[in-house]
Amino acid sequence: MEATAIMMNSNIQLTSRDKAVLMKAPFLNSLGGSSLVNMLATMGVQTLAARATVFREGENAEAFYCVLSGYVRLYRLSRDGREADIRICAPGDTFAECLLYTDQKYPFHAQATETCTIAHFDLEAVKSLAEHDPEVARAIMASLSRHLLSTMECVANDRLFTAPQRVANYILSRCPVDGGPASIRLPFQKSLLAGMLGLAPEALSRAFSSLRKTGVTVRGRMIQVVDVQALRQI
Amino acid sequence: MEATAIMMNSNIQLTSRDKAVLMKAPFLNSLGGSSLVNMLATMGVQTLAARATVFREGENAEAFYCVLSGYVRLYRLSRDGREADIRICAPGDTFAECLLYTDQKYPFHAQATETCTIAHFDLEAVKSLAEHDPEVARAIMASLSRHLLSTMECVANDRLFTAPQRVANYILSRCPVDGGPASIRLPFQKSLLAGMLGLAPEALSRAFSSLRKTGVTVRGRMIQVVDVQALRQI
DNA sequence: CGGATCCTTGAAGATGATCAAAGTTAGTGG
DNA sequence: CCACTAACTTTGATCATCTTCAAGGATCCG
Repeated sequence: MEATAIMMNSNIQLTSRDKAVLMKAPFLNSLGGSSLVNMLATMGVQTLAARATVFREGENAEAFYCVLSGYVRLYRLSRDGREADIRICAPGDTFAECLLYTDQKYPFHAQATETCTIAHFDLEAVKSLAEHDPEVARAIMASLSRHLLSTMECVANDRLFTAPQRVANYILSRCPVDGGPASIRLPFQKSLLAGMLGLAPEALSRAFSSLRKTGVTVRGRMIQVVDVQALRQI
Repeated sequence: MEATAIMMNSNIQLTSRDKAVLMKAPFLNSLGGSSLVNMLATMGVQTLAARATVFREGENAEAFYCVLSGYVRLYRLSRDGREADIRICAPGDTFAECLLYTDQKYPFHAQATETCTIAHFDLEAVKSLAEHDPEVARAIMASLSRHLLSTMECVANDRLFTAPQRVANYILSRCPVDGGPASIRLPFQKSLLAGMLGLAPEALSRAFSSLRKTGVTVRGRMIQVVDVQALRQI
């Protein structure tokens, strides 16, 4: 496919796994033909070491991003140096595309939580693409809608549920089955999950132990659930 | 203007104040010519009594909305009946436009907090408008971006700041001046502000009294600030 | 003027943050 | 492959914050 050719030319470092993630990303997989080719033409790829900064709050926004491998953490700092995570971006997720039509400064920090490969798209270039290509505009609207919905869900979860309930929700959201026993593996460190749920690491740890009586066993990154239905009652 | 003509024909009940709000709404004020005419052609207007429901979580989504007068509350319910506000929509705000490209069910409840006039836009109609009209697509992207940014800000605020700090932030955001004394009037009930900040009404009340020592005086809906700069240090 | 709603205040309890220290895991280099 | 270090996680103890429940005041609107 033409798109693949362009992509490989300008970005030798893309592994085949990264390419697969990129093409399956919700933001791109609805695009085809010239829309896809044009989007990929504005794209660059970069690799980040663990804890590396993607951008800082207040910097001029020049690009939005798509995670190809690893996890990127979006967070804010308070004046006294405390951090609050806003979103954890998994492979396939885009972030900062909300700056296309608004601010010209990044409104939060973005940091690689481990070794990461991320694609960047020039904001100006995509903006003018979107003006002329309804398919691109559609993809952006879909992506923004999805993020808005999940962020509103996050507000509601923070305000309605306690720590054990939020942890249970998270486990359930990653359980492949509807009932009976299940076993999942955390894709990242527990401290990252804690931040994602708006908790201190200690609070996450205590939430896990309070879930033991509901049949949740944690060993390292493995989580075993005796009965998924029972967990839903929390 | 043509647009005004269409609007008035199909919606006799629009007051001139409502019309002004509508045309200044961020979602519409970037539109002109046929884009505006087409948008307004898909629009209807309705008046709601205090506490009336706009839609319920789980209902089929057929329209998104723009508030013309009054305030609309978006909220979620937990299984035990507790409510958590997600957003308070002021005149000029749109809501539920995030359903254009995603779910077909409303993911939260929407309720008029007082007598309200709201405009509704058919989701399907606007969706096909956006496909053909880059100006409409652009307006939708801008609106979604704005809401996503403010919702992320809300998550960060909830996680970083205490009740008095959030109240101080709110006051500062509505202060017309940068320093010295200021006086503002709440546009709605305190219980609504409490929910907006993720607090119980009692917690808001206590936050106000704890701000007294920082020069904040509250009498009914009037808030007086002795020194705006001092409030910023909270 | 009167009833309903809204707001404030008090007291008690739940929840989660913070700090400190011990225990685990994982990664590195010999 | 093992040992060792650094990073991460758990646990305990304490504290701040906010919620809940209850009751008394204030305010608003008919």
